Amino acid sequence: MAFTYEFPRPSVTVDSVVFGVGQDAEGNPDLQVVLIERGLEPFKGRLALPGGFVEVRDDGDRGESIDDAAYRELREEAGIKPDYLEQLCTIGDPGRDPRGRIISIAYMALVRTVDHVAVAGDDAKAAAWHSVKRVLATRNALAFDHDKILRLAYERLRVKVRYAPLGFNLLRPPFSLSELRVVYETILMRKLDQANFRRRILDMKILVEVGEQTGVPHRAGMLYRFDKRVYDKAVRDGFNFEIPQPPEGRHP
Amino acid sequence: MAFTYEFPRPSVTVDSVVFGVGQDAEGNPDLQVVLIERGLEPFKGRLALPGGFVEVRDDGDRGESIDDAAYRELREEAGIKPDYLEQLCTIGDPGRDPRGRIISIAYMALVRTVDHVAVAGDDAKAAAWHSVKRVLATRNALAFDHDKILRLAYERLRVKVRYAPLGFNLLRPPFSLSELRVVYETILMRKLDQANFRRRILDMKILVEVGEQTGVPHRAGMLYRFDKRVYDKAVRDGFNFEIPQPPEGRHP
DNA sequence: ACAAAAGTGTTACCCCTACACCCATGC
DNA sequence: GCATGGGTGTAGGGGTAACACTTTTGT
Repeated sequence: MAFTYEFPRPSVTVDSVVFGVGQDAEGNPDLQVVLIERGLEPFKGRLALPGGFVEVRDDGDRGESIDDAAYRELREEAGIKPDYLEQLCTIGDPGRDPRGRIISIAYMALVRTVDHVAVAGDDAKAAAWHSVKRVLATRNALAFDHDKILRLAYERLRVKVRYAPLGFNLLRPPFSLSELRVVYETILMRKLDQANFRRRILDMKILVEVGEQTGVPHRAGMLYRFDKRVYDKAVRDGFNFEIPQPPEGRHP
Repeated sequence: MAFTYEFPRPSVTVDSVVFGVGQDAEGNPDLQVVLIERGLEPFKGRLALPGGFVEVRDDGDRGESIDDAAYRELREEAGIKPDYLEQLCTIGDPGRDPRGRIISIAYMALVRTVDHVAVAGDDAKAAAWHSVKRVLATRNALAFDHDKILRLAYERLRVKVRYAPLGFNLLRPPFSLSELRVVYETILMRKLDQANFRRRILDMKILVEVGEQTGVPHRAGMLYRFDKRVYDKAVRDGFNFEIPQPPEGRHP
């Protein structure tokens, strides 16, 4: 089977940066990303973002949407169903892939690591969680221009988590405010004042109480879940989600 | 000449939303967008965003980058060299284009209308400025899914102009603070307090004085230009550009 | 003189950071 | 009792929205 066109055409792929908050070797919370080990050339054996070619058909049914392609590849390559998926950017420099002209649409996805402790592809590709900090600290850790994409995704996450309710896609409800705060501290890589974080989140009135902690070696705290309905209504009424910028350069 | 592949491939296009601040029929400042009248089917005669196919080659030189394609199409279709170009999103639903599977990469561009009073394509396509408000108020004003893209672009502009120095790409230096304020008022579609806007912008220290107004029927004001060097340095030092959100729902 | 925009000053208020402090629970 | 995190209170300070006011120029 072959497909012939009047003008040359590029291949189009999707690649996804899947973030989760897990734990590092010492048990500290750690921002992590799902990477696969490439089974084929080019970059065979190297780490890369999960992804693959967008399915195109030339008949009446013309194939899947780009979002669907991202979902499908995540399922096939890493067994992941993301809770949140957002388009990041499209990269298409000639020469970014040795196989030819390949345009890649990058996505950022968020998952609850607890739901995806084991991630694994079905075609002999090993998929696993890796520390974002570690990967970003390594020069050319990833195949193709995936380092660049990861860097961009992390930057986007770090900025956007402050003004959009992304954090809730990283923990399983019900959660305590401390668990939520730890997610934010992990992403923002700085400490947040417990009392003020608490007030700020609760004042938004976008969480609903769903019970109390039990068996904890301290006063039991309230457990919550994020209510998207309430959030959307609040947004329509002019509400703006916001976690403030750190005061940073202070000399007390 | 024909090009044959093992698997079917999509066509890839770029489409650009070019914004400018011009004047409406009554001489009031008006946010405008460049649209072309399509000369070919499908949607012949309808208004559409300027754009076209990304050039791909199969030989050693594999063609242009996506950004380059956006620049080239703007030049060819509307004679425009944008001062600012930013990738918006990529749309690729099967069925969005009756000609087949076409994936489109959308861009947002900003220009100084005074530099592009006459916009015109070279291949018999009429390119012209249109009121964004008017176009958005019309159902299916544009071909394909370009209404959706325009809406997305305007939303992005409205949000981003508050936290990034985009406004300066819409007026020719030197400009007065009033001219700058009018640009912001036009995009945000609300009045800004003159005194506070002035202080806020000047406190940023990202403008440099380049003379004074002359021949104006009121006290001459200072003229400025935006200094990207100074801005970049300020950003590195932790500075954040920001035009505040309107207090909106107040009952004084 | 008048209009119109430039530019400066001021105040009252809101917010919110930083910190202190009490509460409840398991060990 | 003690450690740990949950949860509440508050004083002080910074920022700024709103508005008044003065200045300068052309007609």
